Amino acid sequence: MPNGWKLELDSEKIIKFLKERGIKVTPQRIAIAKAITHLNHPTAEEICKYLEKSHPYIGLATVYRTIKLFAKQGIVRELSFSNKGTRYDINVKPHINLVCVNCGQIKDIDSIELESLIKDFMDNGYQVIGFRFEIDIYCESCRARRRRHRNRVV
Amino acid sequence: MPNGWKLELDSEKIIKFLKERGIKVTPQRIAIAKAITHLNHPTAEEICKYLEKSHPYIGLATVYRTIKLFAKQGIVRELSFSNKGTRYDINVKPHINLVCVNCGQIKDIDSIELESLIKDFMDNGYQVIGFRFEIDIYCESCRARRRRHRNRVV
DNA sequence: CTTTTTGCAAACACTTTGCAACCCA
DNA sequence: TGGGTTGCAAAGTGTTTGCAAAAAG
Repeated sequence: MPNGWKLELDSEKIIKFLKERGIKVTPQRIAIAKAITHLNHPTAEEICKYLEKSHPYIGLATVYRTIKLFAKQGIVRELSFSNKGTRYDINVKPHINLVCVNCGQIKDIDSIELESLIKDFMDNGYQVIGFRFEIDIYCESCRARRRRHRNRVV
Repeated sequence: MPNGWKLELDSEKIIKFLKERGIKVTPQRIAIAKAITHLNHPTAEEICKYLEKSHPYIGLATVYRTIKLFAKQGIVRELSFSNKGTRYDINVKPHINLVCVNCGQIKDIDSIELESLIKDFMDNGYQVIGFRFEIDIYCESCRARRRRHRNRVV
C-alpha cells in the first residue's frame, strides 16, 4: 500500500512529506496543499479560484503541475468524471465516494467492508496501487428538490 | 436499480431494449451496439476504428452520440480515466474493475461482497443510480515485464 | 550557482454542436 | 411524410507544454 494511506493528511504533513523526498517546497506548493485540505474534492479550477485572493499570481498550469506531482507521490487521488471534469480526493484511506448524479456533490463514507475487501486483494498477492469506489445517488438536497418539483431530473 | 442491471446484455437485447422504449433503431446504432459487446471496455475512438472496415461512413460524432444515448438508457457505464480517456463498460451487474496502472488493461471481477455492499445502501434508502469500483494494480503481464527489467515503472 | 519551478500563451486531445441531408417509423 | 438521426467540420472544454525569467537549496 502506498505511503500515506491510512494517514489523515494536512498541509503541514504534505510539506514535511515533500521535504523528506527531496522535493522542493515553494510558496505555490504550500498554498495548493492548504487549498486541497480545505476544499472538498476540488477541481484544478476551484483550487485556482480559491487561491486567487491570497495568491493571485498562481496560474492554472502550476495548479495542474502541482496536483500531478501530489498524485504521483500518493498524496491525492485523481477522480475523473465524464461530465464534471477531474477532481482531487485527499482522503487516502479506503472509503466510498457517494456522488450525486445531479449536482455532483461528493461525500466520503468510511467503510469497514471496503477496507477488508481491499485487504483481501492484497492478501491474494495483488499490489494495490490505488482504488476508487464510487456510488452514484441523488444527494439529500437534490432528492428534496425533486420531491418538491415532482419532475424527475434524469 | 436501473433496468438492465444483472442482465447479460448482447447486441440483440440492446436493440430490443431500444425498440421497447420507442427509440429509433438505425444501422449505426446496431453496429455500435455490436462493437461494444465485442470489444473490452473500448473508447469511442476504438469503437470507430473497429467499425471502419464494415461501416466506414460512421463518424466519431455518431459514436459519441450513440454511446451517450446508451449510457442514459443504462446500457453502458462511462468510466473516465485521468490519462486514458473515457471507456465504456457493458457489464452492468455489480463487479470490480481491476485496472492496470501501467498498461490500462481492465479486467472485470464479479464480487458477492460488492453486491451485498450495494444492496446495503439500497436497503438504507439510497436510490443507487450507478456505481464504480476500481482497483488499480499491475496486471500479470506488466508485473512479469517489471520482474524481467528489474526497474520499477512507477 | 545549479537545477527546478513558475507564469504565460500557445498547443493539445477529446468531446460536443450547428447545420443540411438523410432515414426510420 | 415528419421528426429524429447522421456526417462533416467547426467550436468547445479541460489539460499539457515550450520557453524565458525567477526562485529554491
